[in-house]
Parts: sequence; C-alpha cells; structure tokens
Amino acid sequence: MKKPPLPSVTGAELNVLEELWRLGAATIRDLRDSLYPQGGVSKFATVQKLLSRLVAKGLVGRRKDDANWIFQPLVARDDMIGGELRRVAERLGSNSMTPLLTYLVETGELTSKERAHLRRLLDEQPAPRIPPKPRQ
Amino acid sequence: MKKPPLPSVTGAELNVLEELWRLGAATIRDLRDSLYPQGGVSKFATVQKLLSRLVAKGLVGRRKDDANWIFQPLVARDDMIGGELRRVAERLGSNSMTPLLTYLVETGELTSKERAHLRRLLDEQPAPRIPPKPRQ
DNA sequence: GACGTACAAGACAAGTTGTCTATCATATCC
DNA sequence: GGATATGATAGACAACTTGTCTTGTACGTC
Repeated sequence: MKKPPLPSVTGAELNVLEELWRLGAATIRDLRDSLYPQGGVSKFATVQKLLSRLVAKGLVGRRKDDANWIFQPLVARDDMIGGELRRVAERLGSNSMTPLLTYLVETGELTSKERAHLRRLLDEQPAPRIPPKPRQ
Repeated sequence: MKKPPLPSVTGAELNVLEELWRLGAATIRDLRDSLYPQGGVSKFATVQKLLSRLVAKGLVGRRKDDANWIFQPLVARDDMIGGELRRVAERLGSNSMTPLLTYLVETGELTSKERAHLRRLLDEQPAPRIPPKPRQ
C-alpha cells in the first residue's frame, strides 16, 4: 500500500516531460522540433535518449502507432510535485509535512487570495483521505 | 529585495549540517567524532572538505577560537526547507507556492492534526507580510 | 629539535548528465 | 531492385559532481 516515491528527473529530462504534458502525446520528431527548433540528427538522438531514461523510470509510456513510437506521460505534474515535496521532507528529516506547511504560511509567501483559497480547500475536504485516483 | 535562493546541499554535506544544527557549534574533530565514530585522519579531512564546501556556499560560518576553528550554521533548517521548496516550485514551473499547497491539501497527505495546525496558522496571520527576520 | 595536532590544497575514482556517432532496420521512390 | 531518406538502437564521450583520501604545511609543546 505504500507508494514508492517517484524517481526524480534531471533538467533535460524535465524539459521533455514538460513538452509531453503540453502536447499530451508526441513522437520523437515532434519533441525535437519543439525543444530544438534548429533540428538535426544528433538532437533527435538526444531526445530519444532522454525519453528512454524517462521510460526506464516509469514516468513515460510509449506505444507503436503505424510506423513510429508515440510517447505519452504516465504521471501528472501534480504527481511530480508531490514526489519532490516528499523527497524534500524525507531528506530534511521531517517525515511529516508540517514544517513545510509552517514555512510556507509563516514566511508570507502567500497572498491573501491564496490564503482564502487554501482555507476553502481545508473546509471542503474535512476527511484526510480521498479516493485514490488511478495514474491514468 | 529579491532573496537569492539558498544553494542546495548534497547528502554528506547535509549530514554535517544536521550535526551542526544539533550541536550549535563544533570543531572538525567534534563533527568527525559524531559522524564517523571509528575516527581516523582521513575522515577528519573528509569532514573538513565538506565543511569548506558548506562555507563556500555561505551556509556555515567559522571563527577562530584559540587554536581551532569553530564552525556554526548560518542558516536554520526552516530556511533550508524553504529553499528546497522554492527550488521545487521553480523547477516545476509553478512560480507560486499555491500549487504545492493545493497538492498537499487535495491529495490527503495531511493528517487531521496537520490540517488543524495549518488552519490555525492561516487564522493567526492574516497579514501577507511579516517583518524580515535576520538570518541567525 | 622531535613530535603531534590542526589545517590547506588538491588528487582521485565512481557516478551522473547531456550530447553525439555509428550502426542497423524499414520505409519510399524512381 | 537498388538508392535514398527516416526511424530506432546501442553505445561512446567529455564535463561535471561527489565522497574520500593523500600529501604537504603551519604551529604548538615537551
């Protein structure tokens, strides 16, 4: 029942993942054209390597469509954010989320509008658990 | 007025920093004895290298006391947590902290106790700004 | 002076990261 | 069918990071 923490991604990998989030699904060529507009064969291979690493981490899936592979993200951005937050909490020794929240609220990072938003969220969901949303 | 984000630390560096947070101030020998109980000259040098990197990052200060250097942290754990959170927020494209908090609240990561804590924090500090607290 | 302690500076191997080349497979076109 | 382009795979590679260790130097005390 414990969910293994999502693997972390490097900068270049994250660029690819961001593009996949934006496009929903794409071929290597699509991604290369977006990320490296100057194009080129080597950039194609670069994108492919980054994609293969993302696939190895289970963050991206691929399916064969006709002739080409089509890649699509298996995690949502929120999941990544959550994974990173958990990593920060674990790394810094506070296995509870409280210090993170305390920091966010106390340092005044939030506008009053954001505060209202938060308060509303807290009021809307008094139950600590929500039905687990399948990872697509 | 923009505060430069705190530099990040590696695992071994964080161990040293944690020990400094615990002890308040310490010599290299103190830290080596705590972190590497088996002792040894090489471990002394290891701690020293890690400390020098922490000093270079501005996270640790040192002063000469009699014969030895005495090291002490220049940042609190909360500052480190905040820096990491900001890094996550910047990296994942949400330059506001709201998505992080929204994630935490919506995914049910929080216990009801933490929720109560959060609500109390929100109630206590209606003003979005607090006076800047000097580092240390 | 000899010796022990603290310190500084840098060497080092192992791993990571981003990019690229070489090679093979598979289409398409004349 | 053979030439040519495109996609895919595998691996090489340099640059950088990270944790550890070695060597050399300064400064005490006995």
